[in-house]
Amino acid sequence: METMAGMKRSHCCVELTQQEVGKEVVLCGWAARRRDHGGLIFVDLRDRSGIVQVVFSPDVAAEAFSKAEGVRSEYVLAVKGVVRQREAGTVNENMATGQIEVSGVELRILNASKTPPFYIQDNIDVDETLRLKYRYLDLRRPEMQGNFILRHKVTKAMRDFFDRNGFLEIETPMLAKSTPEGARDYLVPSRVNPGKFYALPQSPQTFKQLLMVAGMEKYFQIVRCFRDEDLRADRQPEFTQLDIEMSFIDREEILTMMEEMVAFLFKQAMDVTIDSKIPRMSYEDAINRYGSDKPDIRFGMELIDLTPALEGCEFKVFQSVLASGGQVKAINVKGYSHAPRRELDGLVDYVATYGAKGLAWICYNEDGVKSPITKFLSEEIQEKIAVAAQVETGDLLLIVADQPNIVANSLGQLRLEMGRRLHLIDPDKLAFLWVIDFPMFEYDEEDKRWVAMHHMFTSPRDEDIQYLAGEDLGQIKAKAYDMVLNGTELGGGSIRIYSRDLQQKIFDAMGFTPEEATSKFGFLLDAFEYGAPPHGGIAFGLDRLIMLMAKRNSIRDVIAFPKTQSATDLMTQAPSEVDDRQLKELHIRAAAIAKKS
RNA sequence: GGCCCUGUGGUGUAGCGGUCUAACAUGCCGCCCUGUCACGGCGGAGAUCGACGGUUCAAAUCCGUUCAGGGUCGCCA
Repeated sequence: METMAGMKRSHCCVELTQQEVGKEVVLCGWAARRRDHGGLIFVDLRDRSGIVQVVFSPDVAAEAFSKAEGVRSEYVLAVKGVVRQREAGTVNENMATGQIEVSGVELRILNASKTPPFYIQDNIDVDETLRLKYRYLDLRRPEMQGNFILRHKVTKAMRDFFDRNGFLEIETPMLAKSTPEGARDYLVPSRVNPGKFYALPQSPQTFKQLLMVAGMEKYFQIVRCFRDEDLRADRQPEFTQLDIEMSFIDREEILTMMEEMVAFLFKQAMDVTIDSKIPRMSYEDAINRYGSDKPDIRFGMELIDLTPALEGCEFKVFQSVLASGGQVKAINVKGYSHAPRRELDGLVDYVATYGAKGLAWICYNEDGVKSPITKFLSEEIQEKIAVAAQVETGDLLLIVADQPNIVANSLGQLRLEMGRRLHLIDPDKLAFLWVIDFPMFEYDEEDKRWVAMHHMFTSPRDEDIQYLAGEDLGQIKAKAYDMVLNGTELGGGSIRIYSRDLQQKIFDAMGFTPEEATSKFGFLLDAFEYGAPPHGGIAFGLDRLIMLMAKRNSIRDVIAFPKTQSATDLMTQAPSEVDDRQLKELHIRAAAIAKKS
């Protein structure tokens, strides 16, 4: 092993162009590949910028050449050499630096490497377990480095944008107070306060509102948040939010500013121009037309309500569903009437995962209608259905009859699935959407009570406040909004409550006793009594945004050190057991955390 | 908590009751090679088939349990 003494890196690999031909340069990096021709050795030297070819020849530098014979994959090298134009016929058009190469004069092997467990190159097909265990090698791959370069550019652009618009970046505590609603908290025991616990923040929600009371007026933060819930491809236990809050604004101002911000980010980070005017859709419309509060509007196939067409229908399944407050809705899969029977059966299983008890289909073939249910439907009803669904020959109608939330969810998911199967979704399209006018509350069947759909600091619409004292809280709409991109929720926010009185009414409506409200949020209620300004804000899921921008399927690809589905880190082996002494200091009895029996 | 998928030399796969003393590609090691760029040629080493248990005359192959990873529903915004 050698040092770099007397050598100073002069360029990154990909900085070298024909401009540098003839110059002596010093490059540092890793040996991506070595091609040994016996009397001539090529080394592809890789650094963060990319790859350049270095040639070692005994005629040029005998010592460097013999050292190069010992170079293996992922050895760390420093190379002094001369940039030269490649001769005709040896140019590599597939490389950014393919016009030139570096003739190695001096080679230093700064460090050796074991043979890596997988190739350090793009498009590898390696078990993710291995990638996570050797994350530092996985991150060496150019496409992963590209993801983090993009991520840096995006957060840099965010900071620039908010700085220009008069926002302050302010940090809020990681050791915070446990919150009663929402996701499970990660708890941190307090050593100096026996028996008491901090919670890692699920979001800085209350703190940013307090910053508004504090007169900061415009705040943002790129902040880590924690939720102890089950993981998904787009959910990690710790994730990053772009958190924003502003005073003296209304909904219009926030939506407009966020539209500008998103356009700025895409322009700055990717040089992509997007329409800075984002269409809006009410929650009600989104559910009715797409069966989702985050519709992917890159394609049609909207949900069709068959209820009016079914008036007088004697088919028992539909009858009983409609009689019990249910719905019968359908999607028209254009030109897919010849779907194989096996696939149709598979779709029944598909909607079943979303709670639908069944799926009916009608195939409008050239030689007539094929369906397991038409024999229960009169000619007249069949005709009405066809008209309602604007059916043409060759279409396939998929019908779900169930309670409204199940119809929306299952048919909405089925729509997406059919969109994917029939390649109706343009992967290059960026379809932004604001979903607005969310309900303030939704009914929790399990706990038999109303819970805040967004969160309990969201302001109801002024005209709906009167319903707070009533029975049906479901009719109250909130000043809440979500930004959706290609069917993924990017962010959500609301205009907040800033009066103690109104906040108390919300707590009451949710069944919080005054004591509970005071013990959990007394600090916020108190603050509202000292001149809280009207305010509102929004928070974006940064990881999801970067994932979509980088066209990845998992946020793990844009988080440097992510966790597995069971919330473990395969590299560091976190979480791990700790010494009894540590537990004792934290006033936790070792016996109390005996492994699950 | 439920459902589904995956687990074979370093890596990616094939094999799916006996012919497996486990095949192929790539990587690795050695020798040869002065223009390759997924360099090439020749030779070699390397897995008992995630783990445990069972069925069977016989198991990588069937069954059960378990572990690990992934997807997903619930959960979570």
